[in-house]
Amino acid sequence: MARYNFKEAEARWQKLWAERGTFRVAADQARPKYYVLEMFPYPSGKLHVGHVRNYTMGDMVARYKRAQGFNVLHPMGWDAFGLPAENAAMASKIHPAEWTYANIATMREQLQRMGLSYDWSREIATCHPQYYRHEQKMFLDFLKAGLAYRRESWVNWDPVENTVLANEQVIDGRGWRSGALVEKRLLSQWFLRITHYAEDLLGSLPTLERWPERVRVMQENWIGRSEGARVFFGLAGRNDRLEIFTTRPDTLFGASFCALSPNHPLAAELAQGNPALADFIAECNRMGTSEAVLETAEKKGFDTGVNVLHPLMKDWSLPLYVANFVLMEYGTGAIFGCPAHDQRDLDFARKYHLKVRPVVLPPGADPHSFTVADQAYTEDGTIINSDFLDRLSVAEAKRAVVARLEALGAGQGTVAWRLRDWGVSRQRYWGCPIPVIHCALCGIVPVPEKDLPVELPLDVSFEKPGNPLDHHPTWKHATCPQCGGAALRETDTFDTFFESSWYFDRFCSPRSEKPFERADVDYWMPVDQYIGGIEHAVLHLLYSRFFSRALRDCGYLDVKEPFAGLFTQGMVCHETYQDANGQWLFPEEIHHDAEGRALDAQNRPVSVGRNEKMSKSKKNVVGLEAIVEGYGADTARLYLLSDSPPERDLEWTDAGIEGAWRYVNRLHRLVTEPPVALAPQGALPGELSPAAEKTRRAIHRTVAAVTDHIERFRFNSAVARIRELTNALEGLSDGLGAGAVMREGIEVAVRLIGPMMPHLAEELWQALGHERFLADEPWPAYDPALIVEDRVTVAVQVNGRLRATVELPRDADEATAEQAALALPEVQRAMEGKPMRKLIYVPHRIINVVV
RNA sequence: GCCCCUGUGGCGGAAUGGUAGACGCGGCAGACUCAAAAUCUGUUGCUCGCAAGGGCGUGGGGGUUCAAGUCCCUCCAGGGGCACCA
Repeated sequence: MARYNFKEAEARWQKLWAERGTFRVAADQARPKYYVLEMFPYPSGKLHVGHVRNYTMGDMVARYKRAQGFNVLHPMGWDAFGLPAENAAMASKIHPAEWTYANIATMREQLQRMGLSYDWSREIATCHPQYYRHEQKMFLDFLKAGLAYRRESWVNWDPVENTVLANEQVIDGRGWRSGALVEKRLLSQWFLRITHYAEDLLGSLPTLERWPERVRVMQENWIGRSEGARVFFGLAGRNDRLEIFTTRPDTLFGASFCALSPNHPLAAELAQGNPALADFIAECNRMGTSEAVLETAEKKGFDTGVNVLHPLMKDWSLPLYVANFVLMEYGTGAIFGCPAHDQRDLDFARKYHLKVRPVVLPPGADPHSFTVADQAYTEDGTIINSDFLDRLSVAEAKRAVVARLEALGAGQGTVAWRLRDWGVSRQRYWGCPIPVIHCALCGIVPVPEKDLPVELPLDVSFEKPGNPLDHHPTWKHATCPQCGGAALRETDTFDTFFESSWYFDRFCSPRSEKPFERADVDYWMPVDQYIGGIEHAVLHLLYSRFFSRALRDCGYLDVKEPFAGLFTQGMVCHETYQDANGQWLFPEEIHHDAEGRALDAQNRPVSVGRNEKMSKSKKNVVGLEAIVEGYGADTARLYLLSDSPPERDLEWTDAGIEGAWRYVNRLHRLVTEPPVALAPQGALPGELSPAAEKTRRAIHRTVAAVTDHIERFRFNSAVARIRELTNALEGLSDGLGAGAVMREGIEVAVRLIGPMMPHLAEELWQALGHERFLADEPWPAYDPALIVEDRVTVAVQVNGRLRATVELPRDADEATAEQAALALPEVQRAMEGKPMRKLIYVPHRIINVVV
């Protein structure tokens, strides 16, 4: 028996697809388009099987849609700017560009060996000046449109590395690499005004019908719309006033204090004459902003000695604190505290011995005896102790108090957002330079468009900590485009999420001198099916939605929502292994003894940890090369698609890949050595034996079921249906019409498996005598008449318990069904001689005899 | 604390409110083989029974229904997201 030579076959078909340009596409108004995109990878080194699951799913969809007649755009590229390249430069003295391009070459080769149907002529790398020059232009347009601006902001500053860290890069208050205590620092940073679109980004979420619900919910929470009020408190002894934000204006009569953020301008002003306050503020700023720090930090306040005046009650004044838990970035950076109805305010009030005055009475509680001890009451109720609000509900009181505040000029109803503008400045080298020049005379001057791109210099040194662009001897020295005097370039670069916010547009016309050709984007966008990890539920997916809106407002395109359909796939996991010293071991360093215990190379016992996402640090990765060498790309693809539902995590096991490998060979054998001699191509099935007839129906049912499963992203179920079909074909023996049915069944199986195992499918398609590539064949159709059975097996229940089954004509009426059911001995026995009270008959499904 | 998801054989998982466990992995028995691997055939939820045939079964408890893995309430467990957001 000739085994399937996957190595030879996979290489050959990959070459043929490439030579014929099978997957090269161009916009074609006459044909319906379909844009399939997988989130492009960061070129970190090598691919492991976890990466490939994502691409296999995309390829599945792309090839399926192609067979359905769509003009399919399926591109691939590289999210090529980023910090790991700089770390490699520092560790191995290799230039980030060299490191990045070498990784791209390796990973492209790996992807090509998977037989993915990409249009490689559209490949892009975001670190290339031909790519990033366009986003420099976009940035200048954003500046003009007021969508980009520069302001001072508080950031996480690593004093050893001399750079800003993202919140994610601060672990337990320390820099993730340096281990230094992170400080808060006020720095001038560039921001993109994503908050300008907050309302629309939130309001459009319901239109994203083909997005997972939970991603929409996460974005909704992230944008965080809160209705409330701004309220103005007078400042005793001063002419100005304090503006606070609250969602509970109904509890204004329960106020005990007001509190400022340590970063509030008024706090800074008061600190000037108050060294103790200045010390307190400095202490607050030394604290990191990471979650872990916040969790353990004690709520602290500092009484400024200033009193604020209640806006609704004459002669009622409250103490003004500076408190470490009040955020400058949310609302107005100042709050009023109502301890009875807010837990945090209550804790604060107890600590500083402030009044706790209930103003919301829980339903059924006694107004004379109700008090708040250590649990704030935050539910609905009836307003008390609140002057004109008494006896109103919370909702009514909110409306009434806002109306009164507005009438008095002491406040107004407003909406607060959790969403903050996107800080895009990074003190890094390997990123897109921000195209502005700082002139001592003219201030900030945009680089003129004719001078774009501002290219990254390649001759940089990583010897000194901090940003190499800053240390470069010449690069940052420029002439001011306005006055012609000496000036300095901006040495910060963009956050790398900038690049990934529009790459899907660039794929539409990747070689254009413009960011993209309008006609191409109009044709291809939006992405019909986007596939990627849930980890981007907010970041990348929200930034891209923002970018599309910003580009639209700057006249670049018309698309508002870039991704019409989104699928978030599960991760690939593997067991973890640690030796006695706690060192992680690679799966290939492990073997098992007769009792199934895991041992290392020296036969020492190894502790087996839980299944986790494949990651380099825990070494629980399965390299792609070994799998493709040992089993072939198709086997890996089949396993990745068949073992778990796509949205769920998949556990990689040796037994699993072995099982897929067995099926590859089994299918190859079925086609090359069928149990029944195949009828010639195109022979119509004539008269059929009952077995052949039954098989033929199964073939058509399989086409219907597999098509439906693929449409619904049920790839594991689609594979199961195909296996069922080939099982049936293996069992078909010679008989009237068997050869014709065998050919039909085998050809259908090969065509259905095409998007999953494209090399094997092409190979078998050719072996079946076809000249055309399977990749160019349409998706199989089924005969609706053949998927309906003449006779159906119906379950028969007595009192809801299954007792027997009975075969009935498809359209049997209730009387026939009743007669057949009652004739069954199992039914008679179960009825125990009692008379039938009722009969439920659901045609094709069930008969339930109720006694 | 709030929100979301998940819970089905030894394992991954199927199942428009209508025959629970498709398909696969693993196990067991057999065929082939000098032997093994590979391959093939049969079998495989638990349980009582020689058998025929029963009983029990989708995390626990309750409910709706002729009928519940599926719908409702409640509890438990695991996973994820959000959180000094006023």
